[in-house]
Amino acid sequence: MDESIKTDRLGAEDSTEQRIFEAARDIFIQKGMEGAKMQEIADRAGLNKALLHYYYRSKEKLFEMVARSIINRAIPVIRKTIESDEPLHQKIAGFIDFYINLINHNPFVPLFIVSEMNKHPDSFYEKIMPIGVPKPQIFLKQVEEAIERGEIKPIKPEHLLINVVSMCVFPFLGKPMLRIVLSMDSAELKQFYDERTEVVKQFVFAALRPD
Amino acid sequence: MDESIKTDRLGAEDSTEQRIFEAARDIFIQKGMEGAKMQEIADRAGLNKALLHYYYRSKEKLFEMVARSIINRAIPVIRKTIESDEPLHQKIAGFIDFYINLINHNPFVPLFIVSEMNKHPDSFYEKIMPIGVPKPQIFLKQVEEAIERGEIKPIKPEHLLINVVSMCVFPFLGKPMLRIVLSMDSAELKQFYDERTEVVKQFVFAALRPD
DNA sequence: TTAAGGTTTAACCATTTAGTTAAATTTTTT
DNA sequence: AAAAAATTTAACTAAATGGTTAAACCTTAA
Repeated sequence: MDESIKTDRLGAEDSTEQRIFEAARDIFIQKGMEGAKMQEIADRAGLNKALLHYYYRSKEKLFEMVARSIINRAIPVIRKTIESDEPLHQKIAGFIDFYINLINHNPFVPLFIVSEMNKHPDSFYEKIMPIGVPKPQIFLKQVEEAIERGEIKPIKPEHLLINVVSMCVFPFLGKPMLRIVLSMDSAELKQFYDERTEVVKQFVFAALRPD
Repeated sequence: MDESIKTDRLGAEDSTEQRIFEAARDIFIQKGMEGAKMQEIADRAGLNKALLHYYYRSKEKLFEMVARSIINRAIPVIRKTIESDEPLHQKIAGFIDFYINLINHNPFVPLFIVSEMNKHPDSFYEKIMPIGVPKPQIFLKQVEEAIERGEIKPIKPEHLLINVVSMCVFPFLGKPMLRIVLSMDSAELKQFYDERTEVVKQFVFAALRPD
C-alpha cells in the first residue's frame, strides 16, 4: 500500500522517521504534550513504540522537534508579510489573504501555538528566537504615517494589528463554537471560511476609511 | 449531615471541599485535564491527595465539576447579551463592554473553553445543553433589518458576530504573543487591555457606518 | 552464500499517578 | 466527659506509561 507523499520538506522520503514525525505531529496537535501517548503515536504510524525512542530519543525531544517544525513554518510567513515595505493597504490585504489561507490549510496550528505559548512561554520564546521574532515596527510606522496623511481614520497601530489578526485567527480557534451557536453543517462552515478573506478585508478597510 | 451549599459564588465559606475545588480550577485551567496532577492540586489546596477522592470521587468527576462551573458562568452572560432585544447598537456596545470585562477578570477562561471544545466537542455540548445554547437568531435578524433600513453597511450577520467576538476574545488568548511581538511590559499590557473596549466599539461602528 | 549493517520487534523495567483503605485525629452530640 | 460522627492522614495497590534491551529480521554487497 503506497503512502501518498506527505512531505515536510521537499524531497523527504516516506521513511520510518518521517512517518513517526507525522504521526507525532497529528497527535500532539490534537492532544497536546501530556495528552499524547507514545503508544498512540506508534499505533498511528503503524510501528512499535521502541522505534520512536530509537529515532527521537524521548517524548520531550520528539515534541520539541514537532513544535519547532510547526513554529518554523508559521513564523517566517508572518514575518515576511508584516515586515515587508509594501504600501499599507496592499500589506493589510496581503496579510489577510495569506494568513487566512495559511490557517485554512493548517486549521489546528493556531490552537497548538496558543496553548504552547500559554503553558511554556519561555521555551516558546527560545524556539522563535533563532528564526527571529516578527518585528512590526515598519507596520506600526506605516499606520501612523497614513493617519497623519489623513488616509485612514486614527487608531492606535497596535490595536489595528491585533484587530486584523484576531479576525483572521479566532474563527478557526472557535470552530466548534461556530458549529454549535450558528448551527452550521460542514458545507456551511466551508462556505463561511471561504467568504472570510473578503469579509475581513472589507470590514477592516471600512473601519479605516476616514470620514 | 448535609453538605454546605455547594457554591460557586461569593460568600462561600472556606471549606475543605471549596479549597479543593478552587485549587483544581486553577490547576486545570493552567495545565488542562492531563497536565494536571491530583497531587499538585492537593498541594495547592494544602491537603492530602486522598481528600480529593473523598470529596470528588475521581479526577474525571473533579474535572467535570470544574469545567461545568466555568461553562455555567460564562455561557449565560453571553446568552443574556446576545439574546436580549435591545436596539442593535446598544446591544453590540453592551456585548463588547460586558465580554471584554468578563474576560479581563477571568483571562484564562477562554483558552480553557476553546481547548475543551476542541478536544471533547461532544462532552462540551452536553455540558452547555442544560444551560441552553445561546441563540443568536434575534441578533442575526436585527442585523438584517438594520441593513435593509440602510442603518448599517451590508454584511453577513454571522460574520459580524464573529468579528466582534474575535476582537474581544483573541487578544487574551494571544497575550503571550502580544508581549513578545509588541514587546510590551505588564504596565503597557494593562493599558492596552483597558483601551480595548473603546477601540473595538469604535472599530466596529466605523466599519458598519453606511457610505 | 554469507557476513555486516541498519532496522524492527517483543518482552521487560522503573516510575509516575489515580485511586483505596484502615487507622488516627478532630469535632459534634448526648 | 464519653460516645458517635465527621474529617484527615499515611501507607498501600493497581494500572498506565515512558523508556530499555537483546534478539530477530531484513537488505545489501563482497
